[in-house]
Order: sequence, then structure tokens, then C-alpha cells
Amino acid sequence: MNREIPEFSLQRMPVYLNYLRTLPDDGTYNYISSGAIAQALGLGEVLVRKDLAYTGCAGRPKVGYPRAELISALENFLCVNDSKSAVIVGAGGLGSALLCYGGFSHYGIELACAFDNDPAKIGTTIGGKPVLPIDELNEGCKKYGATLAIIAVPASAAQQTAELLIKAGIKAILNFAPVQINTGDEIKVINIDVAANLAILASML
Amino acid sequence: MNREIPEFSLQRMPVYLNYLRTLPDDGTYNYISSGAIAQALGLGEVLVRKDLAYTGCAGRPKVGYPRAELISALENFLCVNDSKSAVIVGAGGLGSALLCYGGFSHYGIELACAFDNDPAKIGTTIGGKPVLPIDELNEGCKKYGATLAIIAVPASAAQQTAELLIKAGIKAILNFAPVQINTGDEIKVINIDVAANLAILASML
DNA sequence: TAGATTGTTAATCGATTAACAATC
DNA sequence: TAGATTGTTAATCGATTAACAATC
Repeated sequence: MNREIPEFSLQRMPVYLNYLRTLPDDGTYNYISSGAIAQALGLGEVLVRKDLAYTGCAGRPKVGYPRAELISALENFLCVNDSKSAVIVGAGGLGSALLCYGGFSHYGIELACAFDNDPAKIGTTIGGKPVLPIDELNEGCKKYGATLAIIAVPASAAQQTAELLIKAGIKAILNFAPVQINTGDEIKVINIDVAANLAILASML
Repeated sequence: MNREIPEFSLQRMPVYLNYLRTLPDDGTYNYISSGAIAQALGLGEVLVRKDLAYTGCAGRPKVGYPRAELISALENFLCVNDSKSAVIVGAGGLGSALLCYGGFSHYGIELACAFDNDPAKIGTTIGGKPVLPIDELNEGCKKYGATLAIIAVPASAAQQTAELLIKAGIKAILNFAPVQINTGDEIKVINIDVAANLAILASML
């Protein structure tokens, strides 16, 4: 009863979860209203109620939403408790930074390993994760049961990388290369182009 | 005549520019049709024509858009030729990776320096850019004439960092901290939460 | 009870797509 | 000329907001 959630509502789910998790546990926020959430996040309060309705967590008139339950419902919605493995292709600056970043675990995602073609990196560990040769991408993904991947290679290698990942059974890709990657429709892709975002900001001034 | 461009069209502008720049210069692509662009980028062709109309570059029926002119028009639209300075706060993994990344220059943006509070980093250079102490954020931003900033600090320090940046005259912020930062309406903010994006992908499976 | 807050239905708004006339 | 492609106007679609009834 929830998979027809609008794209934009889905994108806000982690924002709600993040926010609710940061609230102090001292009892002040056992219940929180849609209005309070809306204000904290700069959203409309009706929008917040609509979004939260997708989680199945019911709010109580006059008191708001029980925070603990709401967090659980969001975690459930985002499948935080099924642990999932992700791999990174490209152990350059960005790839290394992500390997060292601990934030993925908040969403039940484990970064299993990285792949690179630089002999100086292969065999080392970064952030405690092994760097494997690109040649082992297929078996590496399978070994870890990875369904998610992050592409952090130069633009020129992105398409080819995507194809390898898809062959290895990856179902969703976060692409940091500033180029459109071509995949079948069954593969989910989100593109993040940091420089483009900064350019957008600059042109809004 | 162009500042009422829809938000979503603006977001696609760097994508068009990127794509057109990657085409070979061998004369094959002196003209390119909206249909060809649309197909390459997975967009509708009418949408492409509407977006490109904002740049002021006219296409020619039967031949398409002159590529060189279109690139110039996009560069112009995105103000690539006015050079702008950006600073990074937080020279951790992500901050360092961005300091080493050369892609900002394609949009006329120069990363001037980074700020950090780690004595081991202060005084060093990363990617050829100096790492200055947070105490010097205000004078550093002014010295470089920076109007753009990237927040790459832990979530707990993000709000405070944003306030320092705004005091230092920064007008637009790219925020990598997974937390909502509160700024006045005149400050433009784009949030990028990498872990949240991976979580969204995971929940789409 | 009165008041605050939820949840739902209808209206609005903005973005995308479809239809089609204009043009080279 | 005929055909391909642009550019524009109208229709559709989806997301957000407004209005309001339900509820504790």
C-alpha cells in the first residue's frame, strides 16, 4: 500500500529520519507535530503530514506524532534494517572520502569494498575497506552480495564502469561522474555532479 | 528576459553544457538537433527546445542548433566567464577530494582555499590550495572575494559554519552536511546528502 | 467543552508533454 | 516542393497548498 509514493516525497524521507534522530532523547520530544517538523525543515506542514502518511505511522490529533514510532516507521519505509551492500568504483579522492565516511550505516548500507585500476592502491585498505582490482569487480560484487554501487571514476570511464556493474548484478547506481550513463530502465540511477551544483548556485546570484 | 527560468530548467543547463562540450570537434557535430540532445540525455525533445530557448540561442529549422553558439550561449547563461571564487570549510576527506578536483574551473569557479580547525592541516596545502584556520574565515573570504562556499564539516558544526560564512559575505552555499542549515532567504543553499541518496536508491529496489 | 492537531478532499501551481503552425 | 526541425500554444500531469471535517 505504499509503493506509489511520489518521487519527491521519497526524497524527503531521509531528511525526516535524520532530523528526528537528532532530537534530544530527554523526553521533550516524545511527540512532535507536523508543524514543528515543517518549521525545522523549511517545508509546508500539510506536505509533512502527507509524506508521513506514507510511512503508515499515525499521528494523534492534539499531540502530534510519537517520535520513536515515527522513526521506526521511517526506518521501515527506507528498509534500514535489511542490510545492503554497496561497492565503490574509483578509489581516488572522492571514492576514498566516501570509504572513510561512516554515514551510510545509518541507512543500513555497508560499503563493502572499492575497485580501482591503480596498482599502487590495489591491495591496500581505505577506511578499513579493501581496494580490489577492476578485474575482480564481477566476483567482488557477487561475493559481497552488493546491489548498490557508487561510480567515482572519471567521466570517460563511467559508461564502461556502469556496464560492468550491471553485469555484476548491481541494481542501483549513484553516479558522481559528470556524464549521463546509459542503463536499462530496470537500473535506478541518481546523478550527483558537484561542480554543476556549484555552477547552478553561482548563476542564481 | 531570462531570470524567470524554471528551477528545473536551470538545473539542466550544466548537463547540456557538459554534453555539448564532450562532442568531438571533427565537424560531425557543427549542428545538433534537440532530438539528438534529448536522446543522449534521456529527456523529451520539446523540453530540450524549451530549455535551450532560455539561453537565447536560436536553432534553425531543418538543421538544428549551431553547437559552438549553443555552448557560448550556455556559458553565458551560466556566467562561466565571470570568474568567481569559492571556499571550502572542512578539509576532511570530502573537502580534500574537492580541493583536488579540477572540474569547477569548467564553470568559471575557482576554489580559493579551505578552512579547518585541525592544527595538523592548517598551513598545509591540498590540491595546491592553502588550508587556513577557521579564525581567518572572515578575512580569507574577503581577501579572495569569495561569494560561494562549500560546507564539508560534520553536521554538528554546519549551522555555525553557515553563520560565519554569511557574515563573511558568502551568498550561496553547497551543503554536504546531513542537516538543514538555517539562513536568510537571500542566501541560496543546495544540500547534497550522499548517504541519503544511496538510501533512496536502496528503497527504490 | 474548546482548542489543537491530524488526515482528506478540492484547488492551485508549476513542469512536462502533445499538437501544430512556421520555417528553412 | 517536400521533409525535417524549430518554436509556440494548449493540454496533461504531478506536486504542493488551501480548506475543512474528524478527533482526541
